[in-house]
Amino acid sequence: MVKLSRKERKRAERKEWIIDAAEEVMRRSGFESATMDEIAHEAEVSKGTLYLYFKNKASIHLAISERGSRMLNQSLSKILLLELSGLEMIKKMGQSYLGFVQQYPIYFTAFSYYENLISSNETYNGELAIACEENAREAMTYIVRALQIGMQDGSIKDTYDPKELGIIIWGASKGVIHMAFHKESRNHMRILDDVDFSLDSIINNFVELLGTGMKND
Amino acid sequence: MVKLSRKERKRAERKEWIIDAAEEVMRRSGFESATMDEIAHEAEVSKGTLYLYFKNKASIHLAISERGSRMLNQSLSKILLLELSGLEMIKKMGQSYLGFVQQYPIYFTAFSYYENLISSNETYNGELAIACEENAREAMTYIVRALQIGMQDGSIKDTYDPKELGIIIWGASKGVIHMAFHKESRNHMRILDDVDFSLDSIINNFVELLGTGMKND
DNA sequence: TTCAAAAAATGACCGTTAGTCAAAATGTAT
DNA sequence: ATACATTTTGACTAACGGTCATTTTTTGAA
Repeated sequence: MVKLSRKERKRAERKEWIIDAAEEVMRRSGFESATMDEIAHEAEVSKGTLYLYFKNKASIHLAISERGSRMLNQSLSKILLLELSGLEMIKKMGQSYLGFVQQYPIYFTAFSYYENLISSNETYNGELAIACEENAREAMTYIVRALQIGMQDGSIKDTYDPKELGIIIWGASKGVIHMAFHKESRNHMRILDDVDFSLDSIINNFVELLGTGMKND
Repeated sequence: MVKLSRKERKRAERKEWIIDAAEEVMRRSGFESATMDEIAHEAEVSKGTLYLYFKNKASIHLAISERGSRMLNQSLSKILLLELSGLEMIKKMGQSYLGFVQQYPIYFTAFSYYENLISSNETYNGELAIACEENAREAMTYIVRALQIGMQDGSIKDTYDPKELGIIIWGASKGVIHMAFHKESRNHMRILDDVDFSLDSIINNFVELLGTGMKND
C-alpha cells in the first residue's frame, strides 16, 4: 500500500508539473494558440505522455481552472473568519477577488474560457469539470454565508433572498472585473480608452454602489 | 458609377447571405465546432468563395458580432427618446438588453466569444473589429447619456462620474445576464441548480439593487 | 547482480480542418 | 461572336489534436 501510494504521489507530482508547463505556455500564447507540442516541449516530456496524464487539451485547461478556483476559494474562505460585519465581508470578498485576478491573470482567463466552452465540449462533464463546479458552488456558499451574517447583524437588507443576491453579486462582480481587467491588459476594447479610471477605482465604486443598494437604512 | 454601385450592392447581399448561413451553422454546432465546409455548404457556395468575402473564420465571427451589436444599439437608442426619467431609462435599457439576449441568444454567445478571443487573434484588429468596437462605444454613450439625464432630472445621484458608472453598469449587467443566461440554456453550471430563481427574477432584483444604489435620496 | 515481466514514455503516424491557388465558369463590352 | 475581366471552384497544403506500436525504464524475485 505504501508503494502504491508513492507511485500515486509521483504521478500527481508529474501531473502538477505538466499543469505548470501548460500555464506557462498559455500565458505566452493564449489557450487557443497553445499547442500540445509546445506544452509537451515546455514540460520536457513527449506529446504522448501528456495523454497519459490528461484525456485531451480541454482537460488540461480544466485542470488549470480547477487549480485557480481552488486557490480563490482559499482566500475567500478566510474572510469569513474575520471579525467583520456581513456587509464588510462582502466588500472584502470583492477586493479579494480583484486581487486574485490581478495577481494571477492566467486563471481569470482560464475561467472565462471555461465558461465559453463548457456548453460545447464533451470533456466538460468528467471528473475535472465536476471538481470545478464543486469549487464554484463552494465559492457561492461563502458569499451566501456572508450575506446571511449581514442580514443577521443588520448590515444588509433582508428583503432579498440571500441565494439570489449571491448569484447577482457573483455575476455582477465577474462582469465588472472582466471589463475592467480587459481595460488593463489589452490594447483593444477601445470603449474604455477615453475613460481613464483605474481598475481599482472602478471596483471600489462598484462595491460602493452595490453596498448602498443592499445596505440596511 | 451606377454599375459599380450595383456590383457593390450584390456583393454586400452575398456577404449578408453568408453571415446568415454562418449564424445558422453556429446555432447548430457552436462557434468552435462549426467548420468552414459546413458554412460553405449551408450558404450554397464553395469554401473558396467564403474566403473571397471574409479574410478567415474569425472574420465571419466578427461579422456576426457586428450585426448583433448593431441590432442591440438600435433598441437602446430608442429608449433615449422616451418620456422617462434617467433612472427609468437605465432600468429599461437593462430589460431591453435581457430581451435581446433571450430573443437572439446566438449574438450573446458571439459577444462572449468575441471578448475571449479578441486578445489572442490577429484578425481582431481589422475593419470589422473596429466596427464592433465602435458599436460598443456607441452603446456606452447611450448609457452615459441616460445617466446624465438622470443626474439632471434628479433621479440619479450625481456623486459618481457618469462615464465610470456607465462602465460599471455595463459590466455588471453583462455579468449577471451571462450567468443567468447560462442557467437557462445549459445543463451545466450546477452552482445554479439548487437555486430555482427565474432569469427574469434575477434581472429584476439586480436592476432594483443597482437602482437603489444610485438613486438620489 | 541478473533478468524477465510490467509500467511508463516515446514520436512517427493519422484524420480533420483552416486556408490557398491554379484552373474553370460566368459575366461584360465591343 | 469573341476576347477580356471577374468570380467561383474544389483539390491541395500545412498544422494541429489525438493514437498506438515500439522502445525505455522500473520493479522485484531468484
